[in-house]
Amino acid sequence: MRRANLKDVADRAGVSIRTVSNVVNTPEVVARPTRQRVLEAIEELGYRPNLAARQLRQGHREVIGLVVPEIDSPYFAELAALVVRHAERMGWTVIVEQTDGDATREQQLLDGARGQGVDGIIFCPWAMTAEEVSRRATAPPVVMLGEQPGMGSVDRVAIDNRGAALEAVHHLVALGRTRIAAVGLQPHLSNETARQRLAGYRAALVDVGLVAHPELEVPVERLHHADGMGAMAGLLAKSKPDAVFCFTDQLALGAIRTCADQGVRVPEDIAVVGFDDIEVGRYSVPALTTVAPDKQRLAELALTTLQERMADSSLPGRDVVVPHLLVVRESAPAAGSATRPARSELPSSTPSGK
Amino acid sequence: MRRANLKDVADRAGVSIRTVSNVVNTPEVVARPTRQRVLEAIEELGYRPNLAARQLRQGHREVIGLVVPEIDSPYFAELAALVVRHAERMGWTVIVEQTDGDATREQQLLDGARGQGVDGIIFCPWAMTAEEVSRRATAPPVVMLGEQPGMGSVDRVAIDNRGAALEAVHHLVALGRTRIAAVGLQPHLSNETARQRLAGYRAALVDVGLVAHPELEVPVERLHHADGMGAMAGLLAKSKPDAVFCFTDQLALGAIRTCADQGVRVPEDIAVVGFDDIEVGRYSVPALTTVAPDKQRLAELALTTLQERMADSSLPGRDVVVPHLLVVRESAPAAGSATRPARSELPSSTPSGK
DNA sequence: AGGCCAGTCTGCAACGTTGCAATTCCAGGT
DNA sequence: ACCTGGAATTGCAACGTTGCAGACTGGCCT
Repeated sequence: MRRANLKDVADRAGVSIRTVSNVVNTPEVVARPTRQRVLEAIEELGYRPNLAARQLRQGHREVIGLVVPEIDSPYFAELAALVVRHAERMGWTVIVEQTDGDATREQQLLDGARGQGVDGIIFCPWAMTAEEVSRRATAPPVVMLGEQPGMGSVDRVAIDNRGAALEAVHHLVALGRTRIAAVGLQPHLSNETARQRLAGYRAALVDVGLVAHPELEVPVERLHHADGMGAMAGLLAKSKPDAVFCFTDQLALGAIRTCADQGVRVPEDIAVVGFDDIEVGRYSVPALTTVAPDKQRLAELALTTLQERMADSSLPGRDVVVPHLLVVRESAPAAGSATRPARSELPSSTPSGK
Repeated sequence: MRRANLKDVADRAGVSIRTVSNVVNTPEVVARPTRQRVLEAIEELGYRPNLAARQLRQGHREVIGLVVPEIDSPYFAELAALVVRHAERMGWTVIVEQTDGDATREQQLLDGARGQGVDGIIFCPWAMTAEEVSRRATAPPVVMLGEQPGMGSVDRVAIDNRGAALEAVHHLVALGRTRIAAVGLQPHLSNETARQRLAGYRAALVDVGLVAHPELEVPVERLHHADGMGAMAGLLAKSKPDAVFCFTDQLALGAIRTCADQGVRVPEDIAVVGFDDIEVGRYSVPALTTVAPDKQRLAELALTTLQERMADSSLPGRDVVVPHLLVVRESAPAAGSATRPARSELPSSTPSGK
């Protein structure tokens, strides 16, 4: 049983192929009785337009690619869910591709070695910079998601990573912490996002007159729990921080796990702030204080920006900034809240006394 | 600058269109020098075959659909990552669709209202039963992932949910627990998976001569952290269990969170076992004891089964069973162990991991 | 010399759709 | 009766590819 095509429907309804096509695409130009007859025939035969033929004729597919490092990281999974949901509303289908944060794979996928045929790409880079992306050969339009403003003529949608990191660190300072570590730099990647967060961290320290200790800036290989565990183990052994700012929630949860193993209390001994506001962080013990990007908006704006770019490729590259929020939970509670910071035991500060 | 097509390459290489096509598809029938010349032309022009045209001609796309309830649930995210990775090796591209566990949407997506044009579908059902799927009109071949054996002529790939649940409960019994609750039935859905796990739970109780208390079987609306929190709150208030078997890790983490809020110790006061072995459960505090399906194998077998089905649609429906493993961690430690197992045993969990 | 075969290469047609331009039809104005 | 104009419908061509059948070589066998 072959799938019905326009010809089959046309024969059944006693009209020409072209009229059926019109009913499907521009119903208003077809007289009501004819249209009715054709619609019935479509219904009876279960006709569905052949997307391949349509694409061949019109040159586009209504399919976009979502290129992420790894779809199983909660942050990207949550983002993907929103992108897929919203894309559907816009009549688009989403193909998911994983780069593992590998520069070569990122390059390949962008050049359409595989997802080829997609009308546009939403790209979450780890290795490539905006310049590299904008320099690349002609290919479907790209919107970079999570990348920071800068030069290059690509569209970018992201939160203010530097500002958000600054806020996070200020929050830790407000808790009376002075030895604040940063976990998550990735010197082996040109991960611009991590760089921005580090910049925010450093700027915050300068703001409040704290000295940056190199041993408190901990690089990691990847951004997973295990890396967070390792980083925290190193910090506990050598640098004795009283707070840790992790560049992702997964790092933060790993760090907290190490604290639990070693009997270090969070937040009393060490306060921890994460980044991304992944779902599990809301339910972990202790619940994670974190920077929450407005993911809904992130997905939505990435898609509409892509749509505008697809409509007019001559547009200048735009930088769209999406709001974020520091969500204060247990791992770094509000200053003056019930949980006393470790510092309170030192003679110099006695919050319990006030 | 138009995209190069076969004609362009043919002109450049001084051969016919057909020969170029042969170089691309069946290089062995083209004489070496000609082939060389054509390959150069392809390189110079950056030619890539037009997939739409190819699909139109050959009738298939090398695209499969992955239909899941929600891609942002860690379990499905991890599964998706593996499916995408493995599909790529098989030359397939993956389209992700979300059903939210809604029966109507599941039906629609299977009938190809949208993902239309996919060559096959890997389907993780929540609402539809295998019979309903096998009854549905002609459409691309489907493999059900996670669904239990039974009647219907669909291919199914899953672990032995009933057996796994049985093991989990036996483990709790071995810890000396007698008031063991089950959290995760979904009476409003025909969620066969939940039904199987419940069956395993009940069977285990019978095995050891414990009585099933209806108030210990807690239904939930969805399978998220919040539902786990609510379920545990209800249990603590009314039923005083000494162990809880949750049908997903997310439920378990929510349950543990509620315990933490109410000062109930896990596992001392209440032992908790989850299901799915999601990444975060390995690093949570306490680390989660859970049933670990071999996700790697699950993804792999789903794809090869689909491939075989696509090759021969007359095959009888197959039931593929994938191994699982009860991973014992802190939330329900080994019987007779110290309250908490040695930390070094924790992250080792992926059954396939070596 | 004629015939044949294997190795290469080519032309035609078709997949199902839609842009474009042409055609038909009919009502209404002259 | 004839013309005009708009609405409704239609036919042709093309998108880029591949299946199929055929055509052209040159060498080798009888």
